[in-house]
Amino acid sequence: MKLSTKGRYGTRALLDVALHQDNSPVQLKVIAQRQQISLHYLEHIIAPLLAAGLLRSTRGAYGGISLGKPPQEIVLSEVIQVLEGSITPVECVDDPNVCSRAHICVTRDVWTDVKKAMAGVLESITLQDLVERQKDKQKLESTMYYI
Amino acid sequence: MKLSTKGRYGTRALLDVALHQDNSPVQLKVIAQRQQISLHYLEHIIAPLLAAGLLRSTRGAYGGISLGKPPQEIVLSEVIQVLEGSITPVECVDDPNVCSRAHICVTRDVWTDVKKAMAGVLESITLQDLVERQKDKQKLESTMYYI
DNA sequence: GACTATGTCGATATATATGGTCTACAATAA
DNA sequence: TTATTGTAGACCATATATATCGACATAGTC
Repeated sequence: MKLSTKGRYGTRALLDVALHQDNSPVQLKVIAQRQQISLHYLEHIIAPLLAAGLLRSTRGAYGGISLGKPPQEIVLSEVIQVLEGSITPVECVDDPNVCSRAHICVTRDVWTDVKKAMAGVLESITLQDLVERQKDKQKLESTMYYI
Repeated sequence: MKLSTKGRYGTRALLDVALHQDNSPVQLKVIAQRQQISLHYLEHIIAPLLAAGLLRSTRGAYGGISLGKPPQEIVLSEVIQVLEGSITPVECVDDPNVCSRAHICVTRDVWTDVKKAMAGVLESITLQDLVERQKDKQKLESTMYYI
């Protein structure tokens, strides 16, 4: 039940872009440095986010990537969906046909509830929420140093 | 974010035992057949459940396995914990020391919420609940055939 | 138009996890 | 003592995760 690095790095990359884009795109190289992710690996993680329209890219000098839509409209459930595939813990929850006993299986009902619980959390959080939380945390952090 | 066959098969095996033990243990071979799991593979899945005390084994002729405690006391969160390890989607949720930025990381807060949501579901369901649900389903199923 | 900065894409490599088989062995009931 | 059952652990094939590298496409700048 682990999230792979794709989901983790990808979410962090999106948040990085959201925090640092001021009318100009953010370079992959810079994100990689700031988030301590290998540049080449980051490219592979960015690709599906571009394809899904969550990010936009600009090639050439002074290029980079920027958000594909406003951070209020980027919901975490979609991010995870794009990077990890369906959030379901077990295939049969999405498609009963993969198992002949699906219609009478009570463990399937449990996995369905688990999926709903996870989806509920991820659907309730947008990138904008993360941006605000991050700013709050950094403010608190800098205050702490003065104590 | 997928559950491996260990978690799935193990849960089904436990339910199978709960449904079929009547004062006598259930043979691994029989569970394997009924649940369509390879016997040898099932042995590997049973082992940690025995070690955790969720199952008890009896060797020799007419041996088999039986529940290690009453089904009302077997909570699914423990089953999954034993079979899959911690339910956390990301290591840093359980142990902040694995990442130096854990204290200021907002994505970590998200994964923490996700873990809580999953745990909430799994902690609320016991093996006894599954037994009852299964019996209800089968009753409904047999009724359906008469319509 | 040449040059440079930057993202894109595909091939490849390595490590780890998954899912499973097989054999030898230990315990116990009949 | 023998047949029956679970136990333990070595072994293996495949898939997936986690990268790395190099060649290429595109877009600014001079």
